[in-house]
Amino acid sequence: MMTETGDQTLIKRINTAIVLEAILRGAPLSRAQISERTGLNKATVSNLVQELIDGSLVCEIGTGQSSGGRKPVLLEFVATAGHAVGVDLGVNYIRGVLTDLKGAIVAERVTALRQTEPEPVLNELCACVDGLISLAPPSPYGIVGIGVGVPGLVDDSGTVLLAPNLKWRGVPLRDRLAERYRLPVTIDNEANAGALGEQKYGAGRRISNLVYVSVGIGIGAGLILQQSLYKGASGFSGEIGHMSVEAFGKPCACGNQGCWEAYASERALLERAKHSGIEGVDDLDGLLAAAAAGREDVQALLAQAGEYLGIGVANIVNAFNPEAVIIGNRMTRARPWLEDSLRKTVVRRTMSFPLRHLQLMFAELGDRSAVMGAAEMAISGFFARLKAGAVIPGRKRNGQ
Amino acid sequence: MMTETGDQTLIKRINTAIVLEAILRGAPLSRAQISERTGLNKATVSNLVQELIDGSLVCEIGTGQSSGGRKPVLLEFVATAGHAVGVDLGVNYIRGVLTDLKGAIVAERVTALRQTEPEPVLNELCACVDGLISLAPPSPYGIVGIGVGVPGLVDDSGTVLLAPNLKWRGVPLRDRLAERYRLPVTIDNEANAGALGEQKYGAGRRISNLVYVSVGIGIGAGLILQQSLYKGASGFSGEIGHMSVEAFGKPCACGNQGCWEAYASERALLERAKHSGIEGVDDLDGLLAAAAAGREDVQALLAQAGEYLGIGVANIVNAFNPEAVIIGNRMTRARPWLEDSLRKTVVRRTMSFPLRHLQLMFAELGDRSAVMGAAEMAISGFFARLKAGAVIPGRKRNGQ
DNA sequence: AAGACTTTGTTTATTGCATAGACAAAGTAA
DNA sequence: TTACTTTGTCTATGCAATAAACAAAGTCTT
Repeated sequence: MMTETGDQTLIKRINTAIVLEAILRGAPLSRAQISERTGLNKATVSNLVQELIDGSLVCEIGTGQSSGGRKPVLLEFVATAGHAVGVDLGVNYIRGVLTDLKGAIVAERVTALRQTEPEPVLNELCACVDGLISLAPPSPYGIVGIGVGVPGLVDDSGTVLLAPNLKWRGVPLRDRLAERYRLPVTIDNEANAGALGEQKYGAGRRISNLVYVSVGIGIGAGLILQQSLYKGASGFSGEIGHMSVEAFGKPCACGNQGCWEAYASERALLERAKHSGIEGVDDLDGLLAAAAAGREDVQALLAQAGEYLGIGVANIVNAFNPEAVIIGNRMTRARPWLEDSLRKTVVRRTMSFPLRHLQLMFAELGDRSAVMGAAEMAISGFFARLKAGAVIPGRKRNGQ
Repeated sequence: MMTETGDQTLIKRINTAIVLEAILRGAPLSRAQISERTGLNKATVSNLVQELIDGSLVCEIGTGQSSGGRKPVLLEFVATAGHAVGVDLGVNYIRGVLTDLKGAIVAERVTALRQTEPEPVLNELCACVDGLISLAPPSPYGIVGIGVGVPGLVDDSGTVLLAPNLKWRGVPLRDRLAERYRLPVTIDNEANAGALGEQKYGAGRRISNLVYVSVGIGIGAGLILQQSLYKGASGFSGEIGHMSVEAFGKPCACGNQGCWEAYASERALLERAKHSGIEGVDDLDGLLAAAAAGREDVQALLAQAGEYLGIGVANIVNAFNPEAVIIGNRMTRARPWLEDSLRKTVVRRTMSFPLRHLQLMFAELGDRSAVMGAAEMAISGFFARLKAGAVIPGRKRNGQ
């Protein structure tokens, strides 16, 4: 079996993580406060803090107010001890960010994609990453990793098994990037990345069970259950766009019939607009402009999309009983015209008990949900490595 | 925050758990073998084993074959160091089991229920539990707990919030039983109990991500994700019977339309039989007898139920990507007539990647899935307490 | 301004646990 | 009988957390 056994180093790693966690969430904190909050002995905290300082992860930022005795020395996490690169690989764009270890954006790059074949896309992607890395200021840990969100199915070796809208099949993205950059690389589905981004930096902060529904050309979902991303047995969970909501409805390329995304996605919306003979609107932007201009037929169409969206959301709520459902990706732009019918449908179709504590929200990070989640994958990987191997003090590396 | 901090007792608890786990799954094992498998030092294993022996949880069962040196002393878990009570509270029956700590059934009791009001049901339930407890042989830890599965929604205080078929609302079942028996009591949904039962003792042994679909009068699901029961934000996950599979289908009492259970449950099946003018079959047993007798109209009806079942199962697979889906509860009796159409539908409607590793199975424990899961809740509670508080050596208590 | 508290953070002695390695016990093979 | 193996215990050591003492740096009262 060889599960990790308990020994002294394990204790130390656990307690170091506890101290670091306390600092991360408690902002400026003194050693005494950490001791009190965590229950660790003052001496223990002092020791561990010293090692974190030696490891450049924590620094003293001066003294605080006295409460009747010696002034406390305040500690702060060194957000710029390293940087992370996050990439959102879209169907017709690449968005990349360089962030510090707290997820603050240091630099951003957006490129339009004109072709979808793997090689040219990879070249663009690397150009984006190169540019971001070159902007990274020197830091003790340098670039700690690269995270990428892609519009398709990814297995746990970081290979893109299938990305229909890019027409990719079996592209070993992680290996390619890892080989080129010699850095830890994490690849995941765009919806999973979006879920992570919103959970860490957006509408879902501190929520332990949430479903992020990415409504774009298709529909996907990222599931955060019990604090962590649930990826299913083989990494393909969340293909919720292909849940039947009309048992014998429209046939879908996936083999199923009446798939949710055939009714509630951007593509479905556009098809319906075409079918209804609504003219002069061949993309989402056109449709939204028309709605904004007061065209009632378009508004009705959007409201209907809201209802279909609500049907699937209700299914999700009944099945998962999450604390929050967050609607993200392109269709959020239609929020003003679909939110009302969406909410009404969800309320009507969801069982009363799971509904009671449900928050139905829209992505707070807008079109940055996925890219922030991608960066977060790199950051959390760094912290996981810290926890696994303890702090390596006195590192000095360049941002390059 | 006050997360559990790392200290010496934590190490010891972790390692004790590792040793116990190794013995539990490795059957007869010597100290040397445990040391090798777990990576713990021989001396450490010796110490911990000695404490487990003092705590009556492990015993030496003689020597094994020599492999060229001193004979090993084989160790075994003492399954009868305590006993657990599991109860499956059905709509018209109560089934109870007394098991040892390995889940082996020591005694069983089944009672028919003629009424559903809380008080009489509670009396029957207690009579059942009393009877089982009186049959427990004396043991070091006595009765370690009581687990109960109920056909309804349960909150985390063990109150039955809503059990439509029993017409219960707000019955504080756990408190009532805990007060009477002064024992740890766990209450959960019947589907959750069934999922646990099958995962631990049935078709889903050792599978870390599985969905147990309880198809009875209604449909519920128990979700085991990443090794543990997922109960949602407020304990109401798995109400998957009320997932819409026909967006604008039959209205349901829950407020939704086209709920899965309105098409694929036992109740739906019987209604359809009635509607189709099929006579002389007013319950499931009658229907199955007719199918067995070769009535083709009834067989077609069952095949149709299999298809509807498959539609929902495909939705589950697309959303959760589990390693296994296990069909349980009453409708499993119709397996011979619905399995074929069920499997075909699932294969056709599920995306190819999640399908690849999917096992679609029927409950192996038959009508004991839930009761075994209930017992398992009590047993795992006992082990959790052991891990939390280490072994208390030299206990002597009576089964009473 | 002096003395009496208070709070912070470090130092010291102690304790508990795992570990490596030595060792005794109990076996096999030749 | 002798040499080698394997099992399980014993011993000395090291590491990490802890309580308690302590030094440092404050505040507050009179």
